Amino acid sequence: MTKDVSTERKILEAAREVFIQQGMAGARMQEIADKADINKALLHYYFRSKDLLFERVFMETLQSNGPALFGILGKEMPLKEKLMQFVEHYVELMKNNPFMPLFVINEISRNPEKLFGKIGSQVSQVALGLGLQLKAEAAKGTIRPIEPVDLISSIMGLCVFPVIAKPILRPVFGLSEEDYNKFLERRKKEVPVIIWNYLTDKSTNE
Amino acid sequence: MTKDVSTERKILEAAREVFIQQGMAGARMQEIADKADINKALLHYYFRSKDLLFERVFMETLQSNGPALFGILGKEMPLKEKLMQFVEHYVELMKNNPFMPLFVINEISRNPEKLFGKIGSQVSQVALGLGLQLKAEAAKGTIRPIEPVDLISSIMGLCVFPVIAKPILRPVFGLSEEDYNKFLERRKKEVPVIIWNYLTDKSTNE
DNA sequence: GAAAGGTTTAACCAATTGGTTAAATTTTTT
DNA sequence: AAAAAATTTAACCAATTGGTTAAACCTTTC
Repeated sequence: MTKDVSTERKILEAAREVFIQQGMAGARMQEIADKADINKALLHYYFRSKDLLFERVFMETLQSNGPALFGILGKEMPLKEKLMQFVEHYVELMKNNPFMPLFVINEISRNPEKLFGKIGSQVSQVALGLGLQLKAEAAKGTIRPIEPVDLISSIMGLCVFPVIAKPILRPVFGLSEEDYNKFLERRKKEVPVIIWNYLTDKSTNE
Repeated sequence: MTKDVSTERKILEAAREVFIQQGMAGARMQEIADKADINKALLHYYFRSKDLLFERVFMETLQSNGPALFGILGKEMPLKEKLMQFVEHYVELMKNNPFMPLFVINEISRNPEKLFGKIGSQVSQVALGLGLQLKAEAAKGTIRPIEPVDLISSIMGLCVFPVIAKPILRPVFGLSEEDYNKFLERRKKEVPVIIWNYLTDKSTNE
């Protein structure tokens, strides 16, 4: 009989937890082994080095979430619809993996080259497509002209900040855990409103 | 004659650079000593331990920027004016210290308790004042009703994300360093527009 | 039941790193 | 010039940590 859960999987899950909470520098191989309920020797038997293990975990993290999320932006769909779906998915994703955004940003900052070869090109493709749609809509006059970077940065900033700054926001604004969750839920509705208002604003059009 | 620059200051500047770029875990005392142009023994002679040195640098970082920045929100001033001044200062601050926001977020995440006693209460005070102003304006009907957390998170998210995600945004959107700087400058005008549109939007008022 | 592969145990190694120490040297103060 | 304080040198220590090794022990496969 094969093991209920493959040891490799067990290791990867454990490593993911530890890496995400401690970062590459702070993570300890021993802690990963403990959390996976095996010993260090076996850990190295499966993944020769910390670097290899990290590489694997990091790429899995990106690949298991990136395509689905940015896929939304690539679909044939009205802008407003895209916007709402993207935000809904994005906020929900981060609610379930609160340490992920900081982890991803940190590790990409630490080693920017690694990114592009793997998933960067796909995302660039999506960005290109989105750019065309934005131009077309602007030409029709349904939205103001805007660069893709500006739009994406705004959306992601509005979604990401409440999650990565949770340890600051909660004490400063005196939010209970429940208050904070309500706040996050609110974002799902509010972010699209903010963005859509901005996109369709006439007052600052040229 | 006293030294041109006090050794303590030299150490703190060096430490600040190293800590901000490598984080507490990644920083090396030797590197700090080298950058300060002294030796490790003297480094420990001035600051007994890495923890003490870090504590000092971290608090200086917060205290030298926080009050001025959040002070703007506490002033007696029309909302729109506050908004514009805050964004202008905030983006400029981050342009000159690009590693700061990630550093602050990371270290507060690592040790949330430390924050509140030192600067948290001041910021809370400001938040309270801002809350009153928002309520008053909403009562007058000049803006939609909104919670302080929602507003602050939105503003900061819009300003911070372009900076912390620079290593992602640049390759993905194929921005040159110059393109990126233009993008950042653009934020100073655009963020207030985004927020003000949102605050004065009638379509989703209740 | 033998062979192969997965897993544990436990000791060990080398490198890194925070921190110490003591003596010598230089600079500043008095 | 003497005393005090700042700084260097260089060796050293102890703890942590990534990684290895070899033998034994299970478990699966054939």
